[in-house]
Amino acid sequence: MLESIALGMLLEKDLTGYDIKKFIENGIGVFYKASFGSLYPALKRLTEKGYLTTRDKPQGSRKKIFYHITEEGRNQFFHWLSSPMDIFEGTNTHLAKVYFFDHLEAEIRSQQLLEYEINNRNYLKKLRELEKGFTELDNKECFYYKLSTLYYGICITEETIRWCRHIRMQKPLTDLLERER
Amino acid sequence: MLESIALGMLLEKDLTGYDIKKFIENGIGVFYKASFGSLYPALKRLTEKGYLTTRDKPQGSRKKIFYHITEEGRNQFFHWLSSPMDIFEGTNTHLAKVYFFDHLEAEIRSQQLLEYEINNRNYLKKLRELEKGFTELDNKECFYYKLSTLYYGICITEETIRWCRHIRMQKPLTDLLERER
DNA sequence: ATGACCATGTAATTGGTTACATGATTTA
DNA sequence: TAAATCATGTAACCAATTACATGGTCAT
Repeated sequence: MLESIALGMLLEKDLTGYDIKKFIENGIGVFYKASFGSLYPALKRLTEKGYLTTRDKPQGSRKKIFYHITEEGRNQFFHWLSSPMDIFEGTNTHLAKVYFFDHLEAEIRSQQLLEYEINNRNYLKKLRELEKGFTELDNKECFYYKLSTLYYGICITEETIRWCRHIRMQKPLTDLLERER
Repeated sequence: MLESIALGMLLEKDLTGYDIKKFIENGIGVFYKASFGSLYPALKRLTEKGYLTTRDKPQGSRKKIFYHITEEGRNQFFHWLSSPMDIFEGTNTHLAKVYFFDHLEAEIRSQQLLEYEINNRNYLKKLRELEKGFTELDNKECFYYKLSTLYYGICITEETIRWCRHIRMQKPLTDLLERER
C-alpha cells in the first residue's frame, strides 16, 4: 500500500522521503497516514526492487536523498492502479464499539455518541475549509479525481453525522433510510 | 481490538474460540474480520492477564475449551467501551487509488469505477437482506445498537454508490453536496 | 540561543495475516 | 464414504506503529 502511494507521489517529480511524507499528508492525509518508520524502509525496498533510483544531493552539510521513479516503477504503479477495487474491507473500531452499546449505561453511551458527533462535525469543518481552498483555483479539471476524494470525505462525514444524531435520539432505525431532508 | 471484541462476545455466555469466531462473523463480520491465527493467541493472552478463565469440556474425543469472562475482564471491557471515540482514522485503499486516477487512462478508470459501483451494489443487496431478517423480529429494542451498525453500513454504502455514479459521469463535484435526490 | 522545522534512519513492539498441521463429527 | 463443518493450534511472515537517536538549518 505505502509502496504504491510513494511511487504515485514520485510520478511527476523527484522528491526526498521527507517531501513524500509531506505530499501524503497534504494529498491524502484525510484518509491515509504514513510514518517515517514505515516510509523510509519502504523507499529502501522500492530501490532494491529497482522501482526507484536515488540521487544524493546534500545541501550544505545536510543529507538529502532524492528518489526517482524508474520505468519498472511506473509499470508497477500502473499495475496497482489498474488492479480491481473490491468494496471497503477495512475494520472500523467505532462501529465495533457501538455494536456493544446495548450493554453500556445510557448516560455514558449518549455521551460517547455526542462526542463522536462533535468530532465528526469538527472534522467536516476542516474538510470544508480544504474544499474552499480548492474551489478558488481555475484548473480544476486537471485534478478532478484528486478532488473527488475530498468530496467523498465530506459526503461520508455528513452521512456519519446524520446517523449519529439519529441513533443518539434513538429514533426508529428504519427512518434512517427514508431521506428527504 | 480483537481482545476487546472477544471479551464483548463473552459477556452473555461462555463460548469456545470457534464459537467466538462465528459470533464475530455473524455479528460484526460486515466491518470486522478475525482469523483463528489472531483469535486463539488473543484468547491465550486474555487468559494470562486474568480476564478469562477456561473450562475444558471435551465432547467425545473432540477437544473443546469454553472461555468465561472474569470480573476483571468485564471491567477491562467496559473500560474499552467507555474510552473516547475519535473520528474514523483508518486507511482507505480505494480512495488512495482514486486520488491517482487523473494519471490513469480514461477507459480503465471508468471500468474501475463501474466495477467498484457494482461491488458496492452487491454489498448493499447483502446488507438489505440481513436487514430484512431483523425487521421480522419483535424484540428489536434489546439490540437497537447492534442493529444500528447494520444501518450505518447501509447508509454509507448508499452514499458511496451515489458518489461513485457521480464521479463516473464526471459531473461537477460541487453538485455532490446539494442533495435533493 | 531557542524553537520550529528539515532530514534520515533504527529498534522494539503491535497486531495482525496466510498457510500449515492435526484430527473429530456430522450430513448428504 | 466423501465433503462439510467443528475445533485447536503453530510458524513464517507482513506492514505498520511508537519511541529513540542524530544532526542541520532558519527565523525570531
